[in-house]
Amino acid sequence: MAKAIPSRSENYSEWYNELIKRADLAENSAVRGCMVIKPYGFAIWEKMQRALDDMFKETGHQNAYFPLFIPKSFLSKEASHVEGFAKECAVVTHYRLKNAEDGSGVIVDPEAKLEEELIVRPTSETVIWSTYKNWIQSYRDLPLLINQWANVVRWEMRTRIFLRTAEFLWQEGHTAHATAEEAKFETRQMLDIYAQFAEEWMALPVVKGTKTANERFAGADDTLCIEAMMQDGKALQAGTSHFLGQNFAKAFDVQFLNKQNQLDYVWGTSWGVSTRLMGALIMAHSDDDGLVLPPKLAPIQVVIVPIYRSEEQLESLSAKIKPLVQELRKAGVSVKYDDSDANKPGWKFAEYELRGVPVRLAMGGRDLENGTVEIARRDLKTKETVPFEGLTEHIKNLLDDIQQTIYTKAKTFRQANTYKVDTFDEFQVQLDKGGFILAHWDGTSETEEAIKEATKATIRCIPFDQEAEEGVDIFSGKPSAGRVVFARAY
RNA sequence: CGGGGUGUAGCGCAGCCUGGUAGCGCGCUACGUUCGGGACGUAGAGGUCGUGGGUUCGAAUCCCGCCACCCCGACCA
Repeated sequence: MAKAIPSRSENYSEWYNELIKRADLAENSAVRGCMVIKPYGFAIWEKMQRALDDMFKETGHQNAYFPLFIPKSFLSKEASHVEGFAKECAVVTHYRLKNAEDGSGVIVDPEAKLEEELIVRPTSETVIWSTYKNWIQSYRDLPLLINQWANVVRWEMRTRIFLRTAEFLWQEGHTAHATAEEAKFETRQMLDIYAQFAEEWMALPVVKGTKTANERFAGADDTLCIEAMMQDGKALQAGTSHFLGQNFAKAFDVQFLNKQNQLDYVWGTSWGVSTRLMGALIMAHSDDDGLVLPPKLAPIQVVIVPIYRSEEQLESLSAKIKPLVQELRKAGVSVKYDDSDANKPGWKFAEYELRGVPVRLAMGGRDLENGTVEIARRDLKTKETVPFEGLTEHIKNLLDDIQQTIYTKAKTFRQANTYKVDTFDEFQVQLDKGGFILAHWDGTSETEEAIKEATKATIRCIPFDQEAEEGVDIFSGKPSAGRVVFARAY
């Protein structure tokens, strides 16, 4: 018999790791720092992909695919970009193996050294902008709105499943525009889409804002982000959208003739979310009994468990349940009817709770007589017995309610763990309790660095909804025009 | 890259100190009884003990090298 997973209060990160394993989402692979995403976990990712992809398409973007490998020279064309990524790149140096002469196995053939090393993409700005140079000549070629679903590699020192793996899956949008205004609009539009996705699909409230210069993407003029709060009070950057200015256009010489017949550099954006969102989803909602999934992303929204003593009883239950399954599917609800006799009902209950299935129906002899069914919701762990008639409508409403309830719960939690703080002492005390801290900052990188050094807290963002408020920096005592969001982060 | 730890059945572990025919729980297979919150019985299957060398009559156990992974730091989405 499987035991309970470690509790969140006991050991949050062990709870997280164990939950991923037990809910069958993913596991560590034979390759250092790289995960295997298992079918159940991948099904969630596919739902995320679908929703996001639809949103990208609705806003005029098209998908394309660019190479996994990037010539080393490309990476160095944008100075701050190479500086940001150089320390974590996987490099391909050879193209052939051969049998070792001593028979000990295969070795890299020293004869097969590449003229120019290839970098496994940590992100694709460089290879994409080198391509855009050929695609863009006139303002009529703009805007160019491209997205790519891909894997990337960043050779991280320490990895954690979904949150930080050496290889991860993501989408990266790369757009080119005729004017700065247009590019800035795009940057903001895509951030808003991420926020909408997080809130409506993941039931995850996010703070939208701007990164400070320190936290900005390597090669961007401006980085916008959404920040979410996990149940341990730490912040998690859930998505970023960058205004690239003309940096990459200049680095890769991407120019166009504008309407005034003048040659100008193209304005760019890039934006991405990754399988890290899986980590956010898990940490934001789940509890000590297992995963809690928002219905909109749950691979199985409703599971039906028959309770029977004999084959005949199972048959009469199935006779009622199978049409219900069809009806629910027709209504767009994903249903699993678990009539396998491999496990007892109690085992199934626990298993589907672990996997975060939002709604569970149980039907046995009693229900057969009464024309009822037991319906349980995962988020609140409540059960009720309802009439079998009109179930589809009831379930659809219930799924909507669960989606909303999970969101509200997360939002209430965030509000309860967000504090305004005005002194550095108070700041340090509050920080150890976890949560977001709204505090004044003098706007300098030096102060930000000093606070990070002293407390490990970073400025998550300068929120868009920042109120104008005169104050003094909690650390330096210098004047400040508004509060920013500080937190310890993943 | 620094500090700590672990490699024994699919998974989780014991055995190692004190060398002598490799064990437990879960899972798996078959059959039967069970089935409204993680069932039980009976019978089975499954391991070159991470790897290379050394000591020894004999090594999972002692010695040396190597490799891998995990945790804690520095780095990061």
